Amino acid sequence: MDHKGEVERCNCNIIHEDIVREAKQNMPAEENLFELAELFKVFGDTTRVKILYALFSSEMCVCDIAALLGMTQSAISHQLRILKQSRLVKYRKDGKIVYYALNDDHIKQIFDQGLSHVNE
Amino acid sequence: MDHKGEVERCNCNIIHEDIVREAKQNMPAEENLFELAELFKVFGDTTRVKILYALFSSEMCVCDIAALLGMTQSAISHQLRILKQSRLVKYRKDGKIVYYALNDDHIKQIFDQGLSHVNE
DNA sequence: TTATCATATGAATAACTGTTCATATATTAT
DNA sequence: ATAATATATGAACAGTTATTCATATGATAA
Repeated sequence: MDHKGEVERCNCNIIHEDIVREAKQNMPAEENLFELAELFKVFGDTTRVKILYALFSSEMCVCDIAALLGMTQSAISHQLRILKQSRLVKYRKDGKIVYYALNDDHIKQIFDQGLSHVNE
Repeated sequence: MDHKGEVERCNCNIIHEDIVREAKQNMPAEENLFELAELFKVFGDTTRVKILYALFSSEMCVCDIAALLGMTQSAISHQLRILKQSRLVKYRKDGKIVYYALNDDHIKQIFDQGLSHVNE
């Protein structure tokens, strides 16, 4: 019987078992950690950050965003798909024009907190 | 003379010039946007998120973290280097043991905001 | 000194990601 | 109908990244 399963893939010994135990108790569920990292992965691209900042001002169509960022319509469209999948933006169609808008109230606060770290 | 430089790399026309102009005014400096994305890139990995959550509990040595996450000491050490470079963690040496701790007060709040989005 | 332990790090590899290009779809204009 | 416009999307490519492996460093123990 192996009662030290949690050490198997570590090539050194647990030095502070109590510390590790407590940290393990405070650790959120694996699924939450995964989704949190996925969210930040979405924020971890300059183009997507710019798109979201643009949408802080107002809803915008794909063409406007592409012009604003000086990028291809295709590139923007691909990124908007990712933002859509993450439920960070929503869209409405008006004829052939598609308007994108923010779909989450936390984004601005998260970005502000992030800038606080960057500018410290 | 080309007075429409900002449209060059976009294969469609600006539809709402006033909207684009306003969004451009509200857009933070390129450098800030880049660093913000870099920060979120660091948060965009499950291993690093777990390490930071572990450090919410208390300072921990590399070996403890590796055991807690069931990962190689080498993998953890590589990730700690990235966290160190981003000034998110600090460390102190005690003999051959190196203790890592959080070096930023914003992280917890950013993570909490992120979880708010994930769990909505 | 020699051995052992905790940590760091460079190289290699596999997996992932963002943009481009070509093209498709759908709506409006002629 | 046909053309033009706005957007979406699949494939390909280049660049990036996380882990592993082997090994190095630095500190303590024997």
